Parts: sequence; structure tokens; C-alpha cells
Amino acid sequence: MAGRSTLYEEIYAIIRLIPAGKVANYGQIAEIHGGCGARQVGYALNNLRNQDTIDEVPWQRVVNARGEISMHGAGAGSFIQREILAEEGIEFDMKGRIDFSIYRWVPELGVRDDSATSG
DNA sequence: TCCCTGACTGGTT
DNA sequence: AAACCAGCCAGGG
Repeated sequence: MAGRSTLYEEIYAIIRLIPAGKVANYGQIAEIHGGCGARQVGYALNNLRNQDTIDEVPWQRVVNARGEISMHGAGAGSFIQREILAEEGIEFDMKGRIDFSIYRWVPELGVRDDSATSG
């Protein structure tokens, strides 16, 4: 492995900003990062399985653009993810989808920086 | 370095 | 709405 992965660490840092009760999609994390794609976010999360900081990163709050939980962890991980989100108060559709209009994480105008707070 | 893979996304049919 | 295809960038052998 690459030992220190700055890209991954930055992605983890962004994900750590997601509060309980909210979710974000891979593309959103990538967009906030501004230097990688949605796949890289998923790739980082996959690598998270090898990190000791996995307990410090709310990976469960990251879902796909359709509000669905992507398959991972041989399928078991997906199940666990849903369980944890349910514990956080996330509601699932009959088809197992999350309503982004309700649970979408909205960064507080300046996760990176703000220059339009003149109001 | 090249090729394949991967917890994704958007457009078309 | 579901299925299929192409684009995207990074990591390992």
C-alpha cells in the first residue's frame, strides 16, 4: 500500500464532517474535495477497510447518487450500513432508498472557505 | 509504463 | 423506471 495517502485522508476528513442523521453521495464528497471523482471516494472508502481510522469515519453516511446503498463488504457491509443509518434516524423508502430532499447533507456555506458571507 | 479493477455518475434507449 | 454504455481518476501487479 501507499502508506500515507493524502487523497484518502482528505476524503476521510470531508466525510467526517457529515453529521449524524444526514447523508451525502459519492459525487458530493468528490465535488467538495474538488480534486477527485466519485469513484475515488468509493475507492477511498474501500481502502478505509484497511485503515485504523475506520471507526473515526462515518462511511455509512455515504451513499450513491440514487440514495441507495451500494454493495460492498460482500453484501454484508451494505446491510450493516443500512442498520447504522437507521440508528441515526435515516428513513428508507419502500425500495430501500433515502430521500435526499430530507436527509441530504448540506455543508454550512464554507467547508473549504467562504467569501460570500456578506449576507 | 501498461492493463485491469473498483463502496460512482450521467445520458440514451 | 430499468438496462446499457462511456467517462472519470487512482492503486496494484
